[in-house]
Amino acid sequence: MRDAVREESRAAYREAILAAAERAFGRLGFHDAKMADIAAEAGVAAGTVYNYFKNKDEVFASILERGQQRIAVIQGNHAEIDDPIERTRLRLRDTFAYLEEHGVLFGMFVRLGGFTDYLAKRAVEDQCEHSYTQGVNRTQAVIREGVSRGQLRGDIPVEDLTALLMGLCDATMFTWSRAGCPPGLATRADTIIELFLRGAHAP
Amino acid sequence: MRDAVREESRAAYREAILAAAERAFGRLGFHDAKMADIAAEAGVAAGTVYNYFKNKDEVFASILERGQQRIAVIQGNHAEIDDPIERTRLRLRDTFAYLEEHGVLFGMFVRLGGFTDYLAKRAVEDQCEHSYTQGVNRTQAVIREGVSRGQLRGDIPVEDLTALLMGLCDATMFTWSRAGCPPGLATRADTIIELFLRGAHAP
Amino acid sequence: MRDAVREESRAAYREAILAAAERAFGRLGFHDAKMADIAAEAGVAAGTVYNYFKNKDEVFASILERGQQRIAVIQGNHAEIDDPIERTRLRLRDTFAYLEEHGVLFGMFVRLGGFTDYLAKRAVEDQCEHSYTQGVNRTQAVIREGVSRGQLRGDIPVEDLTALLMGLCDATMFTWSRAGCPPGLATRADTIIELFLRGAHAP
Amino acid sequence: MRDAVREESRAAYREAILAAAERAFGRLGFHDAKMADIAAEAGVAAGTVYNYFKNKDEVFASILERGQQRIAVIQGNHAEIDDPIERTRLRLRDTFAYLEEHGVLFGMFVRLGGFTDYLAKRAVEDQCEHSYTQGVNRTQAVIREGVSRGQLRGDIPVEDLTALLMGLCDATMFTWSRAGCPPGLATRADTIIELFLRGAHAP
DNA sequence: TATGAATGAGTGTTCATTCAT
DNA sequence: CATGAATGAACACTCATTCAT
Repeated sequence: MRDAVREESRAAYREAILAAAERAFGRLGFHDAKMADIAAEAGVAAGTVYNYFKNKDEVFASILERGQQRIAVIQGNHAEIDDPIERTRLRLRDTFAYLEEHGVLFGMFVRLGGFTDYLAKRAVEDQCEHSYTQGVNRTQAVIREGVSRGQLRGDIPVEDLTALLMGLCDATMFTWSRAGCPPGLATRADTIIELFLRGAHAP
Repeated sequence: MRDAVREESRAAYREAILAAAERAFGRLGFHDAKMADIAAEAGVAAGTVYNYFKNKDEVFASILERGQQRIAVIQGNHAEIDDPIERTRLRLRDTFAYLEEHGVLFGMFVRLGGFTDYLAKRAVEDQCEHSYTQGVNRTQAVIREGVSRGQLRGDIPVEDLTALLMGLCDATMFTWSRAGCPPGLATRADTIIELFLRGAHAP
Repeated sequence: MRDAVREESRAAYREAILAAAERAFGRLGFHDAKMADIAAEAGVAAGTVYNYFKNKDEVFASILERGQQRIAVIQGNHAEIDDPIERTRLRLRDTFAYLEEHGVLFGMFVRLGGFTDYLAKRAVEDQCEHSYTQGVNRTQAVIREGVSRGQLRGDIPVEDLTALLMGLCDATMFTWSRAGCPPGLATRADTIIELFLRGAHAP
Repeated sequence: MRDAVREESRAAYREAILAAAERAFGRLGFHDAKMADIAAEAGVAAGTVYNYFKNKDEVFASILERGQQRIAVIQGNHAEIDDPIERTRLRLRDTFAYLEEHGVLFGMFVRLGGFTDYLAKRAVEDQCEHSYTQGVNRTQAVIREGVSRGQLRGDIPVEDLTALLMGLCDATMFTWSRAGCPPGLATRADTIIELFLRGAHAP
């Protein structure tokens, strides 16, 4: 019983620090967010962070991991919908809604590019790759489903269609992130699906 | 005469340092690329860099400025082509070819997101904004041309079509940059145009 | 309670660093005394100094401030003595005794001349000016008192007499500082007063 | 003949650099006056300074040496005056007039205190000591002359009278230097002599 | 010999991390 | 465990000095 309380307390501290770090990293970037900033944002002392995370890199990696887990869960939503395109549209809305609350997460993900070499030695990279590959596979599966149902063009490699859809999503998020994460991201889901399906060509 | 030689030498040094910095920043990111790395990559002493640039920020800003100027020039290529879509395809190829040679440039551009607050006070941000806005305007103009010629759908706001095309480009570059800038970017230009025009919908 | 201990510890560290800096600056001068020297002299790590002072300038300014405060206190001693000349003699002895313990302080004060331009922008200069002006005013007051009591010549402007007395003090300290701050400064107070009163002229 | 011209040119360069260095050191102090400042002030390139002086310390030492030589010459003026006090008054006027033109020199001399250890290894210190000792000896000789002629008090050690006179001079120069070397120093010579002779005591 | 750019050792300062309380 | 101060390695930048032209 004592342990349970203690465990809960630990979890609360850990979560508070992660949330604070997410804000700090999102606002300042990895290098410019100091451990002191994170601790202050979380309302704890600097040393306390080290009782929950080995070092700064691990704090960063934990944020990403948490975000990817949450998004992975979202990608399992609406499994009851039969139409793959409709299912995708709904999942996209949910994903965008989540990102809108944790806007900074995507910014950090983007900036990870800069850490490719730096973080390669650490576990972060693998984790990201895994998450990214998972996303590609999930999308390819949906597109195959659409092609086999005759909803999507069969004259183009599935890989290219996958890249198109993911690219539209990435680009939308990218642009939104560059614009400072303004409200309204979730409403872009429909436009993305529409453009993905119809293209820009005049009929 | 003496001065002419000296002037030429200065230009060569400056260029060598910029090229070295582009590689170093691209490989390591802004913070992890140390001035010593840049100098070593350029084959000069650390102090020499400071004979050409006031500080690290200025080196970074100069790289971006140079890249944006080059791309702006490319965006003026093929002005003799009448068909706006064909013209865009060719410009896209040229741009991608340039980026392929200077792959890191886009990576740095992407990562700039992380510097929004940091570099806002410095001139970099303005410069980027200006460059980005210029790109948007150029693209919108081309799309309006396509709509008025009946080549592109008129039932969708020009802004959305612009976002679609730029988004496809951004996403392609983004994905390519994340993949470590492998050869072959230029060949993606045709696919982008094709998908932009036709969409993914089965006929 | 915990806080009280901590507070006391902080004060002790601060004082140890100031004393170490006083010795280092006194021995080497402002520029040649490195932060590492000061830290080593204080027996702490280099970074620790920055937990107590913003930067090197502030360490320097703090030493001066502390010295001026102590001397200002001394100038209030012996207020119960009625005879202004006798009062001044005693205060002079106390001041010299203090300087003898903190010999370097005067050296630093002298060398401040070299920082006139450099430190003008910072608060140091004002502080010194204020301290100097205070000293002039205090001395003038004493001299006026002596003149009105008929103890001092009335045929010479008070300003000149002030300059004479302060000049004798300055010169004594100056010479002593140049000689390497040997013991015995305090014993010079009586000679100064004697010469101030009688001059060198044969009777 | 060629050599003579060359020699003259060398001397002119050397003098221009010394004069520039005197201004720069006087304005900024030893450390804050950069070799580049000195060169710029002299209107030559940085490297040129090294064709005339081994290094920065030697530039500094040369200025002092030059100043001390000039003052030593002045101390030989008015040898035809019989009255030692009158002779001293005139020499003091001349010295002050010289310093007024080269105000910074004294400032540098004062600040030398800060270099005691630093410059001890180099020749500067010896040179200064020699110059200072010479000054003391000259002054003592004059005072002995005055005592033996019955012009000065015999009841006080010659050393103390020497310290008084030199101290008054030092203090006057010191105060003047701290005040930024304003015009009017030469006029203080008479006051110094008057106070030296009569003291401040009411008759 | 004048030039001015290259050099690289040296320093103030920062900050992730450790540790005594 | 929380705390917050101590630590010291690391780095951007300076500038006296050297050297090719």
